[in-house]
Amino acid sequence: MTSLSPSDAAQEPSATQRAYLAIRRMILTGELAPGEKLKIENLRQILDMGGSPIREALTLLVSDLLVERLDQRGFRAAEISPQNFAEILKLRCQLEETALRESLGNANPAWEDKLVISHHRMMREPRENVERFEELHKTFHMTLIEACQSPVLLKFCSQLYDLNIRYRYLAGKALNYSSRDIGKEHTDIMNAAVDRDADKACRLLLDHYRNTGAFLEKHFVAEAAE
Amino acid sequence: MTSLSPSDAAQEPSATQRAYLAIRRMILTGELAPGEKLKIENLRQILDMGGSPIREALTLLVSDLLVERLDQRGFRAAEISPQNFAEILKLRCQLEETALRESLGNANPAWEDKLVISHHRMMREPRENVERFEELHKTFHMTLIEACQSPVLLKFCSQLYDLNIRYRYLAGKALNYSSRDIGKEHTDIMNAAVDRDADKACRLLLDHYRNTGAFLEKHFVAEAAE
DNA sequence: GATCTCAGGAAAATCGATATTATTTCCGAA
DNA sequence: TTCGGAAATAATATCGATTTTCCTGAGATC
Repeated sequence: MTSLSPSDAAQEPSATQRAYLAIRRMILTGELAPGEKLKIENLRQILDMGGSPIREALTLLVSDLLVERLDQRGFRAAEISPQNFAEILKLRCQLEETALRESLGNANPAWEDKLVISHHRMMREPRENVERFEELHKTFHMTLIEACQSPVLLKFCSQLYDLNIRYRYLAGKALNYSSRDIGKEHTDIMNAAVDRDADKACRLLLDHYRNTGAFLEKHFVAEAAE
Repeated sequence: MTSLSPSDAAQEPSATQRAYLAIRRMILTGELAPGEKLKIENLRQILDMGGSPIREALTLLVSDLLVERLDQRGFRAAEISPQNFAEILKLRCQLEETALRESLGNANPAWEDKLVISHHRMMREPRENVERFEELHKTFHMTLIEACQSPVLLKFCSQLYDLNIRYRYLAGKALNYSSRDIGKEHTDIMNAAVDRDADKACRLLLDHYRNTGAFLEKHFVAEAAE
């Protein structure tokens, strides 16, 4: 090991990684619309790099279910549908309940500290910084289940989280959760987790998801009727 | 639509697809050992194609959890471990139970026909044709849960199936199931499914998986002690 | 008038070469 | 002898160009 400057983890990310994160962000936020054709040439110009990293990034996104590959006709952003949304919500509830129970079973002080910190950071972040907030929000939810000792399960949960958040972005600014206190919901979940009260934590977590789900679904119906 | 020759689905697959299937097969069967470095140049020569399709295939396999990507040091076949094996078994049992119950709930005559056919084909295939048999075996198990109306869940189950079968191949020819009648187990599962008896079908299916799991685990322990 | 066929153009897939980045080897100094 | 470091080597990551494939629309045929 040679130079240990204060921020040594700050090594230049690969082009593939940059492309992956950029395209993923664009799909999640809706900047690239569902079903939209993703032309290599376009993305090349936007991201200013060769075709290979773009293709590789798109290939990665295919297995995240955010991009669909059409035989030899390139890629497109994955389609959305009420069925798909319902499916994701359902699977998420089932998998996260499992993960949360196991996580609480294996919980240790280091994990607890990490959870409290992630909660704190999320609560402090102004909701206006939407993307930054969503990042911290995901970190909080993933930390909750992180101690479950099952990397594959965590991977599935992470994927499902992203698929779900995409619908939240797409529902868009119209969203107003005025009738709910999201902050309190998170705090209650954290407290139940810290108390190692698995039943309560699961109940709160699933309500949290299902309420948001019902909210979004209502939004879709309203939109479809316009 | 133009020419509908008897075998019209026989269009030339893309290089990427060929590479994907070939490398996947080599990893599943153990031809490429766990942890082994996967050098682009080697694979290029074996598969006789350029580097791009190889990279793309490897990228696809990363998200199947069959290949690991190391920062900027290329790819290697995923490692194996008893923990990983146990995790896969556990997740598989949970997800397939869910899927099977929903599948039986949505079952219709067309699905039932398909199930019977897939069972028949599997039973007819000589066990000597290992790879062909395994293909039919997977088809049978996937058909069981296919009516569950949840593409994401099916994808997860398919991935977990492949991860599991890899361990079966690795345990290798040493396997002898003499104390069990695998054929009968499959037939019983199918019959319970045809009867729409979800409880029974799930019980039999999970026993089927867990028995095989216990068998393999025993094998690993024996191997580690050598 | 409708369908079919065949260019022409656009895009994707793939290749070969180059630039980057890790790893190994070898040499000199402590 | 051992440690460190610099050059040599090997492999990856990326690019630009070529080949292949698909899509479009104009003209011909039924």
